[in-house]
Formats: sequence, C-alpha cells, structure tokens
Amino acid sequence: MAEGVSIRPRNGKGEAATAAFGQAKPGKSAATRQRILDVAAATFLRKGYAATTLNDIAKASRLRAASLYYHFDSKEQLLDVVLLTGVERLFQAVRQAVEAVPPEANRLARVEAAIGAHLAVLIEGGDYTSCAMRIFGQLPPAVQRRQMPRREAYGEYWRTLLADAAAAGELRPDLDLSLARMFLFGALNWTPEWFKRGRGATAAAARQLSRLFLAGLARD
Amino acid sequence: MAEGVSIRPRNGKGEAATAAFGQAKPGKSAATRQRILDVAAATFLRKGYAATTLNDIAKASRLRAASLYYHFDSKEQLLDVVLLTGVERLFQAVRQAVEAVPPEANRLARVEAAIGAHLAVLIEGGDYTSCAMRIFGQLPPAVQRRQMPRREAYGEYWRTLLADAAAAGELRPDLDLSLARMFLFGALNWTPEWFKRGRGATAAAARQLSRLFLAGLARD
DNA sequence: GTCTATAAGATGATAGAC
DNA sequence: GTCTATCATCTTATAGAC
Repeated sequence: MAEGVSIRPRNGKGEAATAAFGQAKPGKSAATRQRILDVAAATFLRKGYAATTLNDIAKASRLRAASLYYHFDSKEQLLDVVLLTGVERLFQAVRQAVEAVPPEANRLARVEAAIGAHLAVLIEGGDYTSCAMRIFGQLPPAVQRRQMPRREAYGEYWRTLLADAAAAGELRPDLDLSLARMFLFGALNWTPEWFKRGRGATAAAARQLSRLFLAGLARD
Repeated sequence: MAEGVSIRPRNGKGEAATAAFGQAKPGKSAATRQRILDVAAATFLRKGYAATTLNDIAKASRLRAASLYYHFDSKEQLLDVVLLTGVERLFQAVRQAVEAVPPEANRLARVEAAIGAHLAVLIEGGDYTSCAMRIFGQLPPAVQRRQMPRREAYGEYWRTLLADAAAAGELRPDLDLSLARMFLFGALNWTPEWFKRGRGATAAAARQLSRLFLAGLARD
C-alpha cells in the first residue's frame, strides 16, 4: 500500500461519507469524479498526456479547470488513476477469462483465452486500458516508475501462461518465449491505432490473431 | 509535389548555394540542420511531440531556441521533416531488401525479407522511423493528414507483398490478409517500446518474428 | 462542489543586434 | 548563423466567494 498509486479521491470521502451530508445529492462527487476520469482517459488516449490541457478535460466534463482540483490533486495524479485503472481492468478480465477455461483443456486454450480477453478489453473495454497501453512509453519517468509494479505483475502472469504451455510440451521447442510474448503484446497493443469497431469484428480479429500466433507457436 | 510535405530548409539554400558564399564554412548550415533533426527525432521519440519544447531541442543541439527558426519555420515543420524522413527510410530499406531476394525464391521469402528490414530499420536505423511510427497516432490531425500519402503507399506495398504470396498459393486460405498485416505491423512497430539492443539481438528477433508469423501464415 | 480571479512560470514565435 | 530581448498566449495551480 505504501508503494504504487492510490486512487482515493482528494476530498477523502467515499460514497457513504458524502451521502452523510444532507446537502449534496448522494454520489454527486463520485459521479463527477467518474465523468472526469472517463473524459481524461479518452483525451489522453487521443492526444497524449502533454498535449491534453486541464481545460480540455474540464470543458468536456462541463466544468471549469479549477474545479478539477476539488477531485484531484494534480494533472499527474489524474493520469495515475487512469493508468492504474486501465491495467487493473485488463489484468482482471484476462485472469477471469483464463480461469473460465475448463481445467481439462490444454494449456494453449488458456493462452487463446488470454489473447481474446486482452484484445476485447482494448477494443471494447473503454478508454482506460487502451490509453494506459498507448501513451505509457512517453510519460514522465516518475509516472512510469509508480506504475511498474502492476505492469510487471501482468507481464509475469503471461510469462507463466506461456511457460506452462511449454512445460506441457505444447509449444515448439525452438522458441524464445520472452520475444514471442513481446511480439504478441505488440500485435495486441497496437490495435487501438488502427482497429475500427463493428458488429462481430472484435471476436473475428481475436480468432485471427489467435490462429496467427498459435499455429506458429504450437507443435504440429 | 503540391500535396504532402516538403523538406526544403527554410533558408532556401542547398549545400552548393551555401558554399558559394565564402563566409560560412561549406555545409555549416546543412550540418547544423542535420544535428537539429537528429536531436528532434530522438526527443520526439522519447517524450512525444507536445512534451518536447524547442528549448529541449535547442539545448541538445548546442543552440538557443530562437536559432532554430533560421533552419525551420516552426516546431510543426520540424516534425513534418522528421516524420517524412522516417517513413522514407523505412520504405526504401524494405523495398531494397525485397528486391534483393532472388527471383526464383518463393513469395514468402520476400515477406520474410520485408519483416527483417522493417525491424532492422526500427531498431538500428536511427530515431526517425521509430519516432515516426510511435508518436503518429497522437499528433495533430493536420500533421497526420500531410503524412498520409506516403504512409498509405507503404501500406499498399505490403498489401501487394502478401497478396502475391496468397496468389501463389503460399498462404493458408482462411486468412484475412488485412488483419494479418496490421497485427504484423503492431508486432513490429511496438518493438521500440521494449527491445534492448545487443550484438546479434536484432537479427535473432527478426528470425523469431518471421518464424512466428510465417509458420502461422504458411500452408503446412 | 463549482465558480471567478489571478498568480507564476513556461512556451512558440518575432525583431533586430552582432 | 547565432545571439539577446521581448511578446502574446497558454498552462498548472491556488485563493477565496458563492
């Protein structure tokens, strides 16, 4: 809890505390905060962090820039929350999809489930994850450092996923799993750059990528 | 020539014209201009366009910010040149690698050559191409629009490369070539995000990616 | 909770000396 | 070719009214 990033609102009140006051509508603060975060994720994704001004975010949130400081300490803290939320959503969705695979299925089925979930979150899971993946590399080092623990945990999860498949003899033996994983991340994380949503398009893309990746990865 | 981006220096002098004056050392302007561009590409790549100030670029070029305006009209024009240079270098290297493949080789060998060249330029070809690929999606729409013609030409070149292989019956018939190409671009263009250079590392990575991609793409 | 007003500093760009 | 000086504008952030 000491390291990493907290996502507590600046006003220090949760839903309950806010509701305890009779003055504000219950959840008004939380709802506004949420709206700000949604807008921030969308704008950071589209223009990048530095090019996004607090005025951009405020306007799209139907507020003045100064009002953002009631909900967040700084622009950078707003970014922290967006990034962390993006990674958490991704991690949770992927883990859930993997755990939904029947235990009797082979290890590659778990990898395939992870690919599908990662892609689905990126494309249909809102802007947090796509933002977190897309802009990360150009952010101030201090921000990157705070995010590293969760990101490394996610990478480690995938490393295990692939190592398990290798240990089960389901992978070609001549592969560098570390390279393969990073190339796969690239294919996945690049999708927000070009993919156009459409009915069924996401599932079809996931199937394609799984086939592309697995048929090259799996032993014949 | 009317559309797209010119890369002529602001002072309107080429090497010869500058040398015609006895005062300045021959090529001083061109050399400084080159230094500025190198620094700009490196800095845009690391921090993004918006987060990079003219002061950043000037300082690393051993100049004052105002001096940049002798060589370029604006920050945005500097960006234009970096981007266009990056794409041209990439296109040229890939085309050259493909044309070096013996005509009697199959079509997939050409694809493999293209993968190797694209990756090599990204990792070892300086900062222009990696910058151009990495930051493009977050740039102002006007800048993106100016770059589109060359980028689409490059995409079209790849489309043909894959379509030829398909026409030659070297690809599995159940593939969406458009999706496959974009996933491949992702795997390639994401590499600057994580790849650490090392002796032989680039060639090894290219072999891995080719195998990963082709063994999944090629008919058994 | 959100506003107006404003501080304090940085930024892209221009003018003109050298 | 590069510099110093300067400008107009924008940016993050704070103070305090409502």
